[in-house]
Amino acid sequence: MLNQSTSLDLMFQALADPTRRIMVERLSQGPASVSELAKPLTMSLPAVVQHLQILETSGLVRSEKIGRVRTVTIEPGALQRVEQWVNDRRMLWERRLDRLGAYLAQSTDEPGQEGPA
Amino acid sequence: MLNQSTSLDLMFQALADPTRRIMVERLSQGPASVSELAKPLTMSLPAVVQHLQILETSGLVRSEKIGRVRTVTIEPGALQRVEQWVNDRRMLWERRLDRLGAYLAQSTDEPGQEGPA
DNA sequence: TGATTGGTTAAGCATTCACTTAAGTATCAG
DNA sequence: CTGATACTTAAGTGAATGCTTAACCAATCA
Repeated sequence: MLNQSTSLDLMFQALADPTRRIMVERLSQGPASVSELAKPLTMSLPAVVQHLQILETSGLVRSEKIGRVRTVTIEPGALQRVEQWVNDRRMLWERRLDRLGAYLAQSTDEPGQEGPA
Repeated sequence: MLNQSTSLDLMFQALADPTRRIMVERLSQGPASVSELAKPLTMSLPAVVQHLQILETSGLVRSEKIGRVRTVTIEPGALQRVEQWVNDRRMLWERRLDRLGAYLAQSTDEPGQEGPA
């Protein structure tokens, strides 16, 4: 699929990398500077900044530079949209299972009915 | 980061692709065969099967071949783990905001206190 | 039996990704 | 002003990703 790149797309893509999830985990405990985020990681600073840019363009994170320090903050609304997408699919599936269960229970009582959608 | 590849990693990676999310959306409404999944997509069958393999090795999906038809089913537990990860981070952040709010409300009443963690 | 349907295997290719190093540019501290 | 700190920019590289086509296999059907 040739780059439809919805915002949801960018968010899932951002979260697909373990380094970036580590950053999100750190940021969920409060804002941090670029070098604070880099500290636990075993890669060069530019690499860290590249990851940060991906997180930022996905909307998962926001950042502001004051003096020479860039402070990064999580964007809870974005996380919520990801969560919502996953939840919606799971709920759909479970609703279907419920319907199916109801049908099976009912069809043993009253056989000869049509199956559910 | 040189391929730590946790299962969560594989799941996020699987969901990062729009084609695969379309498949998950379809599957959340009930099981489907490979060619049913392929129908709305504008790519070759092998490409579809490759996406399917990625979904399956991530654990998001299960499949079984009967006769010549492979039927694919969603794995709700896997979806739930993804959902949980996102939810945990968001909750952490919101708990932090609450603490901060409480501190600010209190510090205007009783100034001169220490800040929260 | 021979064609069709449904899927699989293999190989190749262009693009994107996750890094790297090297060389900057501001800001702040002494 | 001088040096250190905190990034930033640019360019390059090897590996992974998302496709493709071609050929194949194995159930089902006329």
